[in-house]
Amino acid sequence: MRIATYNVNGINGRLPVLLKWLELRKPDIVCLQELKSPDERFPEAAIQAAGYQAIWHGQKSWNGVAILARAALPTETRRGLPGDSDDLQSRYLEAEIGGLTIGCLYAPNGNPWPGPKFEYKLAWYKRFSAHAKKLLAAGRPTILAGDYNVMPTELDVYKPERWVDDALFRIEVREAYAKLLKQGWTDAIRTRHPNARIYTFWDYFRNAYARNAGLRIDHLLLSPDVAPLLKAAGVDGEVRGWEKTSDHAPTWIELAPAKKATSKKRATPVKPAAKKLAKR
DNA sequence: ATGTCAGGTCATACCTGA
Repeated sequence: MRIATYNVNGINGRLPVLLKWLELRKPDIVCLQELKSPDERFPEAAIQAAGYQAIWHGQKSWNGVAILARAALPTETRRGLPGDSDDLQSRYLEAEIGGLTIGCLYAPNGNPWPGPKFEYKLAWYKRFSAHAKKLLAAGRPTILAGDYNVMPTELDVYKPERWVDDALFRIEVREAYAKLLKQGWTDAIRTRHPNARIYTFWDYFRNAYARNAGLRIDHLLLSPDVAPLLKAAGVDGEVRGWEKTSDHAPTWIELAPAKKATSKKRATPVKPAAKKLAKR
């Protein structure tokens, strides 16, 4: 099972690129960010024709998130983060799909630092973390996928010293992300590739993609019961080189099918007993 | 500091956000 996150940077402007990638990789579940489209202009027919059912939370001009699933309708469980009824920005959508809880997020950019946009980013991360903690407490297999707008460590930036005062790399935001992971989430890409320089975003400026001057800011976080199912993780970097493409590349994980809870319960007490017998 | 996109408008030239 393949699950991907992709900041499309305008779903209508990038629709040919999105459809080409869906056809090429056929992911089972896709989280999209930066739709830049109001709800009524979401290209539902084209997405359906590509074999996906979708739910979306749009907004005029900016932001916007969607969840796509192949041959299954995502059951919406949440629209928007709790904790601030005045927040009108479309940055979070959550659904149940085949026993998995999928949270699709688009964290605020937060630039320029310092300023009100940066403060909004920190406040958003607090609300997001509080919600993530509740999801862990609920004990269901969960994946939080999206554009986190943070490079977690220096390994995730082509030139860290240039980014220290940028809202994507400010220590406050890196700490917020680290604190989130400490709840018990697994950063799928970094876990599968502990030492590799892997980027998910390349600026449109300064020929960044050709120079591989990139950032790793799109992440898939796995709850403790999903993490053992992780088989592979990667970035479809070549998509960033296509015509009229987003500045992000699709980022994905491959999961093994979940084992039934009943067989797991039966297996655990048997194994240690068998080992003890073998020792004696 | 520079630079490139997309969306939107007191629109065909500029503004914002990223």
